[in-house]
Amino acid sequence: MPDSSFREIRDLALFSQMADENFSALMRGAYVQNFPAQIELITEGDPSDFLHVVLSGSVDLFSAWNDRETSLATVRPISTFILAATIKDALYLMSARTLEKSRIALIPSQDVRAVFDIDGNFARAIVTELAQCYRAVIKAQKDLKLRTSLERLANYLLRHQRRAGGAASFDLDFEKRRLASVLGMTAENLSRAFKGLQPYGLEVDGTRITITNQAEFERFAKPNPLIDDGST
Amino acid sequence: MPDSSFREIRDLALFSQMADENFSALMRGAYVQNFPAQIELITEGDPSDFLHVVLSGSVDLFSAWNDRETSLATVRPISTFILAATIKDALYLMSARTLEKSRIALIPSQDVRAVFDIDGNFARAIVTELAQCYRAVIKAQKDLKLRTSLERLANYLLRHQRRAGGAASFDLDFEKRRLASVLGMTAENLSRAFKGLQPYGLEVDGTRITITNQAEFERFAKPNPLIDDGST
DNA sequence: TCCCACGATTGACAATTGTCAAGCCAACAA
DNA sequence: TTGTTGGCTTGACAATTGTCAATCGTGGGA
Repeated sequence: MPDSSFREIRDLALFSQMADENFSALMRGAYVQNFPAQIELITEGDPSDFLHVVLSGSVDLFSAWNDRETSLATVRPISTFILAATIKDALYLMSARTLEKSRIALIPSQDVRAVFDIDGNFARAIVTELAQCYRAVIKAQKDLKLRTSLERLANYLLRHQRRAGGAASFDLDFEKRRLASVLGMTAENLSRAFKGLQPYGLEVDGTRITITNQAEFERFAKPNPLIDDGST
Repeated sequence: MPDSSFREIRDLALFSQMADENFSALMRGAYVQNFPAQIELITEGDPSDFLHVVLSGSVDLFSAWNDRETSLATVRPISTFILAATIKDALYLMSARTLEKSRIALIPSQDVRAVFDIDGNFARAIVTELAQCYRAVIKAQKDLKLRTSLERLANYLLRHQRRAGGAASFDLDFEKRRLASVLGMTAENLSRAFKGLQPYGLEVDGTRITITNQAEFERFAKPNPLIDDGST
């Protein structure tokens, strides 16, 4: 593995506090690979052989059942995914595919578990990471059960606006059909939802979004830190 | 705290491997309290002062937004809740209320965090618990996004049947309006969903459920270990 | 340049789900 | 017993969401 990738991973909160020798042990079995877009990296139901770290590009986590499919999350650099399956030595609950050309580090799960058993700092870092992930899913669950599709879209746009810097105009970061899946609706309905938000101060031109009336838009969306804040 | 409660908590996977002195330190600040039914134990948005352990009775975790409310999980003995908030020293994402008369142990969150920092075994046990919780929510998310309400009910009944021992007849363990909320639908719709399942081999008499045609019922429900298995 | 592919959009329609109001029924207290 | 309460059920209706088919528009390849 090249030194630069090594450095990037080491700087992740998950790995930054662990002992040097343990980090080295982890990296010995690890390797970095470049994947083209639309490659299925893991398949739900498979045993979790590797902890994955997205170094560049982006990865879609999704799941299928009975001919239906839904997108559960998007992983962007630099962060890991399927940590829980790795720790529990359990089957993947989700599949993962690259959304674009991506560079991904693969760390053998058994190494992660072995180091986890002997390095308290690593174990503590994993706790923090898992607690964060857990709370993120709970928020998603509340979003899904407490809001209509129109409200979910409105709050998604507000969250995305903040991530993008807070300006009134910003661009969507992925295609609408996947956004629809993330928000738990069909692409057709998303299209209508965008129109349904126009009376509350929204303009849409392709992937370009403009919130023309921030106050009115927020009055409709009713964003809530206990659902929409990413960090807490 | 009485010795018996002490013992019960010590036997939890979360606490069984930690050092004696650290467990004692945790228990020194802890106390056990009896609550009547329908008492709100914690409120979402409040700081997480205590890690809660349900020793007897049962607790409903729920959340509200914009005059809507939804039930996210039920906690039964012996297990903890709001572990993630405690660890992260963050605000509660959910409220909790007793469903019946319940005995609950309260362990100060700052003690948990302090011991977590010095006891590797405790930290590792927390990881396992959190990973388990995380995967449970992911499964709930898949259930919600991939299935119709009829399918969710059918699979819930199959899961409950297994928990109850596997017999064709069994009783629901809580009231239907709460079941409806857990399944993400209204009480009225749940009522219709029960009727809608009759053609697939279901009989309902009050809280008494009988699956008269197991094979046909499962053919409709299409249970999947990656959504419906509790342990993995 | 033209053509094709693909995602986005739209309309028409169906299915699902929620809302409201009324009625039913069992548990419980006076 | 009677009356009351609260949860459950039912019907009628409305709103939301999904499905299918057709169309639009853009960008890439021949």
